[in-house]
Amino acid sequence: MVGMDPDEAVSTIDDMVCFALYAASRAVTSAYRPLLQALNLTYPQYLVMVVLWQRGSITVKDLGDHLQLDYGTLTPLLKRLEAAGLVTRRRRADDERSVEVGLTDEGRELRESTRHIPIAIGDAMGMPEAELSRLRDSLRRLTNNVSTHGSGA
Amino acid sequence: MVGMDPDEAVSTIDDMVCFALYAASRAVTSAYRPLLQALNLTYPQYLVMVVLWQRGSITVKDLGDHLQLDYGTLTPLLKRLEAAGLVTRRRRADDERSVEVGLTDEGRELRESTRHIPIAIGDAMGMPEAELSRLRDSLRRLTNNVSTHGSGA
DNA sequence: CACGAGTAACTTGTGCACAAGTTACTTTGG
DNA sequence: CCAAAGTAACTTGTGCACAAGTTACTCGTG
Repeated sequence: MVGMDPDEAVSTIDDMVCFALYAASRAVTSAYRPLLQALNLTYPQYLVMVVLWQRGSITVKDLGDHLQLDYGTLTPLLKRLEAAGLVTRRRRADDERSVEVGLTDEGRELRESTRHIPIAIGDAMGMPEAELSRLRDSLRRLTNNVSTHGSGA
Repeated sequence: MVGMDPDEAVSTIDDMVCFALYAASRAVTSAYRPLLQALNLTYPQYLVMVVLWQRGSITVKDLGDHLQLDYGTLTPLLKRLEAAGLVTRRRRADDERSVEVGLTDEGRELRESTRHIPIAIGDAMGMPEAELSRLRDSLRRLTNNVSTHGSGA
């Protein structure tokens, strides 16, 4: 390892962890796409719905903290979900700065149509539960490390 | 595990491998951003440059196969790199359908300014070499599984 | 109360990603 | 040779991501 040919120090693109991550993320999103398209959802929209199905309602700020997405991404995305009749958006009475996002009946009902998705995806991933668990832990640690090290977000 | 509360079957967003992947990918890209910004490159542009530094020149098609990106992404990206004076684009003489992407002198020289980046990123990731290697292997297998299973791409 | 700091949300602009449709060139089979 | 199939690249349109700037509201301090 030490003293490699300088031309190989960076190795090929296929040896870069960052590329493996970038490619895997897009590949998994692609696997979701046909399943979600049937429900007229994109992958980020699905993530928002998952949070809402769990929590019932949440401010845009808290949603951004959970998904690590900013307002520039969430505001238009939530407007599209609202236009699709799945969520509601209204200012909180006790703090007019905050917008509370909630589910419509249609949004709540949509959950039933997604029950098969985690199974289908887990199947497509084709990896034992233990390895997926290890992978998830590594990814979480990686995310924590680079985001605290980086710009101190 | 078996027989969980149905409300918890999907678990929270934080338990989803796909979300860990999505968040990690964006976090790592964010770690690259300040380093690449100094060179006026985005992360996908940097990946293209890495391939070119390795191979010298390559057709858009082959570049797309390596990075798993389509023309809709690459064509405008390559035009921006060309406008920045880093790459050249010209039709191949032996097959006028193909466009060969090559490096300008400036593009070749830029490589020296990126030597510190892999070290800085490896540092920020803060994980032992062995774990990164295991992670990369899992990610590659995952990518292969979901892309062959999925739509048979 | 007033005012300055802080905060939540929105807007604008740039650059990916990707689907779907188009154009130009090459190859194959009659 | 020529038509049909195939291929490489481009274009258009939609939806993220994210930086930077703006607006509106809240809170703390004097």
